[in-house]
Amino acid sequence: MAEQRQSGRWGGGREARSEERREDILRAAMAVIAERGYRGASLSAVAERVGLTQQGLLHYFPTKAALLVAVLEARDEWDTQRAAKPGGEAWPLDLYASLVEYNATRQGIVQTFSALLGESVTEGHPAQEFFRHRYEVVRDDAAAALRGEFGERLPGGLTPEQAAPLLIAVMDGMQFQWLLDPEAVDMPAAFRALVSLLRQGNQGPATDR
Amino acid sequence: MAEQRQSGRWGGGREARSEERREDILRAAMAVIAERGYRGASLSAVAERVGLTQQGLLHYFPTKAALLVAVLEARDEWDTQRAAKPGGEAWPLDLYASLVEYNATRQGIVQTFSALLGESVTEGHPAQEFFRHRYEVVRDDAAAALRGEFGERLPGGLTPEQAAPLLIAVMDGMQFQWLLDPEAVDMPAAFRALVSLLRQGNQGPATDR
DNA sequence: ATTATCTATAGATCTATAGATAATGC
DNA sequence: ATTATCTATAGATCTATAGATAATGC
Repeated sequence: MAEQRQSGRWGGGREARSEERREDILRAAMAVIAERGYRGASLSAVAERVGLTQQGLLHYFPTKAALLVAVLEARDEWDTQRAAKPGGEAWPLDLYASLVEYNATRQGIVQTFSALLGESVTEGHPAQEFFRHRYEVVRDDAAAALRGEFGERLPGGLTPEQAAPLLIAVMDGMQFQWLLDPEAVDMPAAFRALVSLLRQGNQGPATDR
Repeated sequence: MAEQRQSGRWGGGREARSEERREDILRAAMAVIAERGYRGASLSAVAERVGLTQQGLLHYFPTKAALLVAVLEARDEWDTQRAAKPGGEAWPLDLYASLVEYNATRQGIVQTFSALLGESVTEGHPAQEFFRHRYEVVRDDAAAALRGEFGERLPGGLTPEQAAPLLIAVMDGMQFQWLLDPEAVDMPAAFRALVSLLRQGNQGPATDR
């Protein structure tokens, strides 16, 4: 019985292959959620996409909710990776604009998380706590970014804490408009318009005041 | 056989009662959709809420999709009623602020339509065309409102058409933040902050130019 | 006759559990 | 031994159709 270790070639052997499988499944899950939402996503549909039976998939994620949690955790890591600059300082405002531009090239991912966000407001949805916490963090980050650029008051007189939820709301709200009608909506341009609105009357970085 | 017309007392008789039933069903459907989204809403759950069997409900709306369409049409009427001022002119910007204030007292309805909006970005969702069209209309209305207040340029230099999608995005985006964490988010205040941002440097109504 | 409801039920799914079988790696 | 998969299947649902029965209003 062929004792050749054809898997020895690449590092981890069993665990590494398993890890790869897991990631394939997560990618497939995101795609299916983008198409049908979480409630509409069947385990079979995800399994089929990676060439497994539904029961085979449950070997990797024991329940449907566990699969969703893993999807959300993956996003968390991805977010953290992007959002935490080496030094740990806040993002400058312009980086938000480039994030929006980046998102405009990844319709699938935006769709996955917009669908989940929508579902998450329904009762007892397993992603609810994730989004609640995420918004808390993301509003804080945005406030820090605005404070970095403008100090304690924006040109229009708002505090960073007042403007931060608006910044996030525009990002999310524009995603829905864009997903529903990509031809009619220029998402990056709309976000740049918001930035110019926030900066109006003062282009430079904030002084200390 | 009691020939008494106990229903003769109020106008329409059979049709009127039927119409009432329909409206009860629509209200129940909105409540169930708020709780579980459209895909998660079962006809039985809606029927139970109005004291009918699932099959009894199908007498009024022949399919689940037909029920959703009726819910959306009801919203359309409601919107139209509110949005169209007697003369047919555009809303002033302040009326948007009061709409947001009103929405903040109607968590259930906001939740119904936020859940539907989220689902609508998934493939082949029966509410997709409704929302696509609605945003088109609503952006146009907002642009008209901004033009009415500011003329061809807002204080920050944006055109009404550039600012309109932002206004709508803030309304929708804030709804999600608010639904997920009503304690942490003051939705009407956030919207007023946007209004002040749009008006910064010019308080009065636009002159002609 | 028409309208409002109900019971019965077909036909699809869906998630999750049980338990078998094969392959892998110590 | 552990890991990866599979087949079989229980137990819930869900939507929609068929067809019966009762009540209503001309």
